[in-house]
Amino acid sequence: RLRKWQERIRTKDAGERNLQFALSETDRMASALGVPRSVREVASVIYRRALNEDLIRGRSIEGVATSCLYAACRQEGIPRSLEEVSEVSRVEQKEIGRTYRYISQELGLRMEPVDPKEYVPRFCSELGVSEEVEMKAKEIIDVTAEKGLLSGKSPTGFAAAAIYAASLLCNEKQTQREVASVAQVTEVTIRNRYQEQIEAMGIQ
Amino acid sequence: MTDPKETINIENVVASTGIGQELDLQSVAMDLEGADYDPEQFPGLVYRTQEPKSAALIFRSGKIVCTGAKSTDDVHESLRIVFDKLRDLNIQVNEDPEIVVQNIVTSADLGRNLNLNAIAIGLGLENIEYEPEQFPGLVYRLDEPEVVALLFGSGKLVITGGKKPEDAEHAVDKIVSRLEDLGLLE
DNA sequence: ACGTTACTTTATAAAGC
DNA sequence: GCTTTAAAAAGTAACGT
Repeated sequence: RLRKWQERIRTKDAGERNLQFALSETDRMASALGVPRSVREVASVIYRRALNEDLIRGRSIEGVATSCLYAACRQEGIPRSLEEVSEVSRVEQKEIGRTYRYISQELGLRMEPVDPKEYVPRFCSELGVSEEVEMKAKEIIDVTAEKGLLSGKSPTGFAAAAIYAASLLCNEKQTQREVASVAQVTEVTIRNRYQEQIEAMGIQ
Repeated sequence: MTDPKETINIENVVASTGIGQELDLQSVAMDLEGADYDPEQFPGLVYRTQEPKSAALIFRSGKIVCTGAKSTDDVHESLRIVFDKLRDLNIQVNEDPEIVVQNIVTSADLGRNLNLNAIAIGLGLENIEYEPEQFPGLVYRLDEPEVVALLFGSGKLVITGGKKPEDAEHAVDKIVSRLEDLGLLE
């Protein structure tokens, strides 16, 4: 009887410690990513739900915590790419993506695809371009996505190309290299998306 | 225009069988030309047939997996070659080992570009997986037939998980009518 | 700026770790 | 869970030239 009781306490303590670890890791990663406190709270709510639904068994605590943070950023409309999230996590990108898809499915998060426009403000401020470029980039995304160009394309690459195109149109040219660097995509991707976008916009 | 069903093409057939006899893979690897066997890496011996093109994974238990064939007939032809090769090594092989098709991978073309964002919402976010940051295809799981479809922006798709060629046809029919109902085709 | 190669996703069996 | 095998889809990346 006493043994059972001790075991229960030991398990409870271990569970508490694990939860504390997960939440402190979430906090550390969120700070490193520079996301507001509200996102950390959303992430911790998702993590507790995953814990209650027993979705962590067989997975690393940090992998689940990282995936919850990735999902929370998206839900709050300030997405971080898997690559960006993996840079502040000790879990590899592929595992984060896998775990995120599992958690999203099992919890029925009904995650919508990331809107490339949500990357524009952050990328533009990192580049230090004007609000005019930012607005133009968003317009390019709306128009070209409406014409079906977004299907299957990565949101960061699509946003990067639109920002590059907007910087040219607004006479505030950023090099493909600079934009590629902040969006963490290759110049080849920017070139390919850019060509499709300006063609669809009917520019030059 | 073109009936999507007519664009269906079988790309790969996976099947399993067995010769009803245990094997010493080490000696089979020595005697069978072109055999790849690295038990440290994988317990099966890999043997490739040229015509029809396929790869057979041969196990110590005598069970065999054949993959890479373009039709169920090719699977039978490939395995007939494998059986004869084993017989050449004086290994007893059952008369007509039962061959079970485990998976058929098919490609098809809906002939129109698809707005995957709209389709994701239309089919229901809880019924699909669409993560273009990770993969350009939208993953759609059907209950009947029990297959998985990958839909692409080009309108092309992949159907996998089926055990009969008809599974892919039924799947394409269901996908087409579902997308038409949603007004998301054309 | 090309071209090539290779990785991402799906399903599936096999034996063993 | 992983390992291996095959094949398609389309996007992205990392090589070399």
